[in-house]
Amino acid sequence: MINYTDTLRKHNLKATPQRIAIVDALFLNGHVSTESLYSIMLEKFSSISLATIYKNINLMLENCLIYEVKLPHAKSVYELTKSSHSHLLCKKCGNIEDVDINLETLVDKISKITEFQIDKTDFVLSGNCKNCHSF
Amino acid sequence: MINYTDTLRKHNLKATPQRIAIVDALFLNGHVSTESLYSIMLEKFSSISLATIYKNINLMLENCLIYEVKLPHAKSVYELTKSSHSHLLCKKCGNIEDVDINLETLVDKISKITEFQIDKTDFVLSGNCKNCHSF
DNA sequence: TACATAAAGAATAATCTTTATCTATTAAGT
DNA sequence: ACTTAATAGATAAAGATTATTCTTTATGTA
Ligand SMILES: [Mn+2]
Ligand SMILES: [Mn+2]
Ligand SMILES: [Zn+2]
Ligand SMILES: [Zn+2]
Repeated sequence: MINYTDTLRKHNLKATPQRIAIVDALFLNGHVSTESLYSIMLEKFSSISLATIYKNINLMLENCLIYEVKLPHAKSVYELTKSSHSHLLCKKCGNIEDVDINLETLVDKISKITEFQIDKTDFVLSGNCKNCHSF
Repeated sequence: MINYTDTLRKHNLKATPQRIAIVDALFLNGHVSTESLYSIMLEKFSSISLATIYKNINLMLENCLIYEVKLPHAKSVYELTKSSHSHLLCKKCGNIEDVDINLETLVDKISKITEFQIDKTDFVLSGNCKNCHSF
């Protein structure tokens, strides 16, 4: 297991075993919901409190260590902060994939038309993944 | 006030006064949260139950009369279903605007690259609106 | 390495938020 | 007008999130 002590400290968070495990769970699982994270954490810390999960998710969000992805017709999932990217959601199996699309020129165009100063995008494309539509 | 009886019936919903008022509130206000809709409704129906709001929002969602817009760092808002469009969110004043961008070619490209069959997009662009960055 | 201290974890209560239940009322078809 | 299934309102229940309290611990300093 990678040592996430530095990562946590860089984001002004004390490196507790629980937090290190949370970061590791996100690293290994990609996009994780609160309940799902709680289950994962219970395996390592049989007496961890759900409040600890919520508290840390919020702290990590505030300190930009993790990012919340809001999905249509589903609960939010959380991931380690990476460079801005979009998401593919399979409506059948629930699979979530990252996709890197360069939205710069598109955003510039919208910015000019609307006179909005845009600095962030949340883009979720829903449908059926390869496995779910290939039969 | 427009008569929304037909609109409701077309979506398999009985045209009750409360529902007509909900549709009207969405038509007049654009993007509305649950609590906000509740306040608006209380003015016309001083004894309306919050459960009625939730029940109807869910029914209208199921019957595709309204659409849920999930926003980063904010509660969901609901709007009358229109043709697919994207949203601009001002981080400063909370203003939400519709924007029609043709995402077809972009979606086609992503579909080919990822082998996902995409039939829906949720695109929210955040930043500062004209009023909030022009000074 | 030991100490001091602010921060964090666990347990649990409290506070939202949303849904379920029950009864009286009503929309809508006949 | 009559019938009936659906809905509204009141309220309880369930679910999700946050606050509180007390104990433990990470981390900087001597
Ligand atoms: Mn992602
Ligand atoms: Mn809209
Ligand atoms: Zn799938
Ligand atoms: Zn603004």
